[in-house]
Amino acid sequence: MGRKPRCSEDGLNKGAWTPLENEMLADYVKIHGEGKWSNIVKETGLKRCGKSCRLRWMNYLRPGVKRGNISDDEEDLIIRLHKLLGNRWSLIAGRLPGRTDNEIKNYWHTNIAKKAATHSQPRRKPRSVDRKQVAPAGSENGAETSSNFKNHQTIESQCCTPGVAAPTTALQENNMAQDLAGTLAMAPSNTHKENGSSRKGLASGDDDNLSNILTDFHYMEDFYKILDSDYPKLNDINDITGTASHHSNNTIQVDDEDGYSMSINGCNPREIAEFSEKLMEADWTSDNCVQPDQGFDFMSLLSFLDSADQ
DNA sequence: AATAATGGCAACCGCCGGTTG
DNA sequence: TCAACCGGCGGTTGCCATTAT
Repeated sequence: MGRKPRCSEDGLNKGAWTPLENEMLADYVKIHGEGKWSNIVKETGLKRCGKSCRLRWMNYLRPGVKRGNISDDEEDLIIRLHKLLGNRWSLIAGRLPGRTDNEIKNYWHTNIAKKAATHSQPRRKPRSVDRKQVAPAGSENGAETSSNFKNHQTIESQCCTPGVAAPTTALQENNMAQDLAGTLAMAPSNTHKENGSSRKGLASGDDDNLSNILTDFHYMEDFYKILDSDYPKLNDINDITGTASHHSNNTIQVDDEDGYSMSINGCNPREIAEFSEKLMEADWTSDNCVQPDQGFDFMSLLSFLDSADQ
């Protein structure tokens, strides 16, 4: 756009942050809250550009940021989300509490992508202890343990989004992912703030059949509902073969055969139950939606979404 | 023990869309 | 309407620790 970079001004520090700089930034955010990054330089004398401050805060100083020790469950989720979303790290990170897009991106490039390149299974070996396992300043280190993450995920959901299905097999996921990636790449930008769908690096959507369908914004909004919904929930629903029970305060508890327990807060229990039933009834594992050699049947998914909405 | 190669990750860079005056 | 600014994103770089030779 022809604008000169704002972080190239003279007198601004670059490189690793010092403890003092961290403290100044943390103090500023404590008082003024997030945002207004460009004011930090003026108001605190911190010799960092606003952009750099935001990055430092988001990836390191922000309370609740988890660093290192990505669990197997988190890795599985990353893999599945990446299949679905491609290199949309911020979206993926949004489904992993406490994880940042930068960390997931780094983790992907240093671990998962390598495994994929060597045709190994996406099950990683236990990771050696991160040499930089230092809790960030101001962090309460409220990171969930791996077992907590697996055995009891409590999902605060402001809005339940019925009508979401997850594919079942790796092959199906892969096909669906490719089509979804193409779908998202062509999405109208005004329907979803976070999608950044026209960005570089997204899979290109070159499927003519899809492109016709995708001109209908209604369908696109359905997909954005999927993305806006709580992915861990969707991810788990796919695996639910056990029982569900309702509790007070709009909380639904779901236990699968392996003892996997998930509770969903803030949702209408009946909505969840009905949606789960529809998911169970829908034959997503059969070939009515995904053809190994034909790719994902977009219309089938849309039909399914419609039926679930009703 | 010294050096080279590799890995991990924090931080930078450039681009983009949204907002504002 | 438009230019400038801002926040956010994904890609890439470069530093430093670790491992291999």
